[in-house]
Amino acid sequence: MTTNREAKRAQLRQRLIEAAEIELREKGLKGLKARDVTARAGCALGALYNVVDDLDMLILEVNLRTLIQMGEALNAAVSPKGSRPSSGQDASPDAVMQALAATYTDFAIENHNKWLALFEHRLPKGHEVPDSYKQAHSALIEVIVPPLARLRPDLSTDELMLRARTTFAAVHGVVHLSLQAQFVGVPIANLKAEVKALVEAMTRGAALATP
Amino acid sequence: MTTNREAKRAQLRQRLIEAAEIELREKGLKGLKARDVTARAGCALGALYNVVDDLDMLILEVNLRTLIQMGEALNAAVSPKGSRPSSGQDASPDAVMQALAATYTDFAIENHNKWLALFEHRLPKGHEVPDSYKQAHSALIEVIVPPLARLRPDLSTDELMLRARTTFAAVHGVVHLSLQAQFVGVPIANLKAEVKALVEAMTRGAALATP
DNA sequence: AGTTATTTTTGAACATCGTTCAAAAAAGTA
DNA sequence: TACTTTTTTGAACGATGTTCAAAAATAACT
Repeated sequence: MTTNREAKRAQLRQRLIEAAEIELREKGLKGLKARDVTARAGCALGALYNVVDDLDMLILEVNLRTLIQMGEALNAAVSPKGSRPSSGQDASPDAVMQALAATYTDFAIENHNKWLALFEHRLPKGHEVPDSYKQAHSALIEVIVPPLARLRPDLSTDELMLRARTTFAAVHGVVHLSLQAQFVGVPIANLKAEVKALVEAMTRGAALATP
Repeated sequence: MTTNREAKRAQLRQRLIEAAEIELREKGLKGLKARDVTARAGCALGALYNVVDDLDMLILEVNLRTLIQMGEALNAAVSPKGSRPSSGQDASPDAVMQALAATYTDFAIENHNKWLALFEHRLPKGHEVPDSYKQAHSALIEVIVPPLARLRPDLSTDELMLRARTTFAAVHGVVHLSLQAQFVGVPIANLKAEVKALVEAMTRGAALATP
């Protein structure tokens, strides 16, 4: 049966990705070793290279998962299933932005190592970032566009996309430097309050640009 | 002569730091190899470990240099030697913040690899970040306090320091994601304009908090 | 100046990585 | 069952950070 072959192959692939995800979560990007991953997945060292080009590509696969999980968290914050009218897309732009920023902050705190790997991992030159990766990241950015559009009805779609990236990156920077304890960022105890203040200032400043 | 000994030792130390700085600038953090550094410094491989605990500590030394250089650039932007009244500390808070942010952006662009290493490098656990490091970074933050204090006279010194870190980190995040091309950040062509818009929004929003 | 003691420098050797690939094991085919 | 093809394996390789006994250099002493 030829389908059994590729099924087992896909199964091993999934096992390796999951093993890598656990190793990453527990030991961080620098602690992720090929031998540990294959041992956890219950296969030989070389098997990794039958399923994936590179260890870097396996990491990329894990990162893609993380991106998707983060996207789900952000979307859930904005399109709540139950009743949470304070953060739905029809709430005030500031409330939506606050909900998004708070969710991003929580995600980063709760998935520290996996979240860090998104930004620590660099592809060896020659390799290109796959489209699925860029796409998953764009999805994150797009949830910021609606509230931003209400604050800045004067901006074009392209300008809004650009500004959304900037807004995302600003919040990201505060969280990033804070969680990277070696650098003097915002103390974690103050992180959520400072992110809130930042978003408040940004939305107020944005609203002022178009009275 | 016993002073000759430690003088030569210090000389070798400087040579190694400078070699590491060049290697870092040319090849990035991941391309920095102990053998290349010692070859460039003209000493044996093992000599590195007579002068420094670790390769990580050598990198930390280079990073400290980079932090100091960045501090000098930021201070020069705010306390211009010649005549540039538009950005001195007595200029409008927004103008000062804009000058600082633009300087930071330029520094990051012009010293890409060295600047990236500041945030990519992680100490192996057990090692603590030296005080000189934290001090150099605090110095960067402190130049933001004066303009911020004029925007927010209601905040205490501690609150201002905290908000300064947040402001710095927000600008940093936009630059960081933008220069990290693998992620969909702001395109470099738009970077300076977006940083400007961000600072504008933040200062306007901050000013609004205390009319 | 010559001899010995101390300190410094050296680079071969080691441990740990990611990666490869010939051989073994497994699966498919007749 | 015997043969072919595919897959899996793990020993081996090259690269890298780190160590340390030996060599070289320097200091101290007579």
